[in-house]
Amino acid sequence: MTEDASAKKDLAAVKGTKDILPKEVESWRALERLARETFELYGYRELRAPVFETTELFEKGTGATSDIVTKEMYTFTDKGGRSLTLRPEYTPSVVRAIIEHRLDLEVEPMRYYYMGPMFRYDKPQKGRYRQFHQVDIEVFGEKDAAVDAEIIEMADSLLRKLGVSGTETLVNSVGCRECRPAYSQALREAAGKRKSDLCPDCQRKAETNPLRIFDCKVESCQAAARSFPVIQDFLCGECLSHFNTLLVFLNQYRIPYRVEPRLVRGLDYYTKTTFEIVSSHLGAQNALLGGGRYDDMMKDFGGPDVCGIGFAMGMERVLAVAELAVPKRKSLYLAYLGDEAKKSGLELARYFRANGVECLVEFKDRGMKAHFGRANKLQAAWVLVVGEDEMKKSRFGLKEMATGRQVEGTREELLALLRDKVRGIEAPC
RNA sequence: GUGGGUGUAGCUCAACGGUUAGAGCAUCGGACUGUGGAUCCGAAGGUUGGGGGUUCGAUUCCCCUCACUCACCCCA
Repeated sequence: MTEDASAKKDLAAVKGTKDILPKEVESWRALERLARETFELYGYRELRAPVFETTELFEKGTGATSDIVTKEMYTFTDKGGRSLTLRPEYTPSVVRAIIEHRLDLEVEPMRYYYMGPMFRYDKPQKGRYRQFHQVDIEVFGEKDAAVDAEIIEMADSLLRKLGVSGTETLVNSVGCRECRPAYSQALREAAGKRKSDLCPDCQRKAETNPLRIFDCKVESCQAAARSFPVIQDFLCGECLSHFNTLLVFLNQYRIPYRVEPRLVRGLDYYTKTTFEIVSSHLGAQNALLGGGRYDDMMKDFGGPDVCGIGFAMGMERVLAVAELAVPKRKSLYLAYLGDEAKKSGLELARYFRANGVECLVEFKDRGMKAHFGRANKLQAAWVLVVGEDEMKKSRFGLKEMATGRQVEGTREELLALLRDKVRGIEAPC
């Protein structure tokens, strides 16, 4: 069996990717269903964009200096010589789609959601994969900070439905193009004075992106950072008022939050509000979702001057901490004895399936005892018994496995019995 | 990209450098040819992640490599 042994090694899933097996898929579907239901209650509509885009889209949108673009993208050249990239995030695609289809001229509110795989070439660890899945929502054309609060409230509501506990909501403002430069400059100066206290990495960040010094975990850097100016003191009038309004609405929603001046999202495009919901039950990769406002992206893409805000939720991470009640499957196992009964049995299964009953049928000769053993193992809710006696009478046995009760009836009578009990199974989507 | 930890059956784990690498659970078959879960019996399942080295002898010690994992970093 050397073939199997080498196959096992060579045909393994690619590093950082994994299979979602039938066992786990139930909770994925529960998450997807709850997310859809929740978002649609707020007037969101699904928008499905392609898995790959031009590389340029992410260079412009995500930011040419961001880590994602500089070192984490799956970029390739197609046979037409185009440079394409498997999307590392979803926001630029939505913005592109809006401009391309002039969705800003439609009547519907510009509120979109999507779920699907994203790709980043990171070193895998707990809660971090190279192909991972995000639930993403975006709102366009709403300047009011009330919507900033509303999407946080919506995220909170979804997490509750998912049975997620032990979370903390962090909010901040990173200012805008008017006020952030002054703050960056002030930070740079402060960092310059404490240069000897900073690690080499942070000395570099002081030049390129001083806000990121706050992320550093080196003790001396943190100590230095505590003495640095806080962005709240540098916000322009508009940004400050926007931030205060956000807090007012969060209070009104009674969403507990913590203002975290060090919260600096790693994507270049954020303006004003940024936020994150973290879990205390995860390891280092503890952000369940994160997002913020990006008022300039659409305009920078050459589109209309329409503001935007959104967040992305990591599905693997949420599922790791969610406590979901997965609906139990209710299926009917077909137990037949002999070739004639097999034929009738198959017709019966066809009939029940046509009427919405899930039937488990296996084509292996078994005795009645073995059939029941198998049905039990498959956790079938019922067993349909078809043997010679039943065929003669056209009346079949139906046993409810949980109670052991068995009744006899025509297929129509049995269907009537099952109908009520099968109802409540979610329709396949 | 940088560190640390771990790789033995489908899963969880044993085996002092020394016979043919074992056990539990799971799987399959039988006891048991018209009614499940239990019990008993049996079978199958492994190039000990891969390669090299030390040794009379390596699952065990050393080196390389790959994978998984945790952390840095980054982020969902």
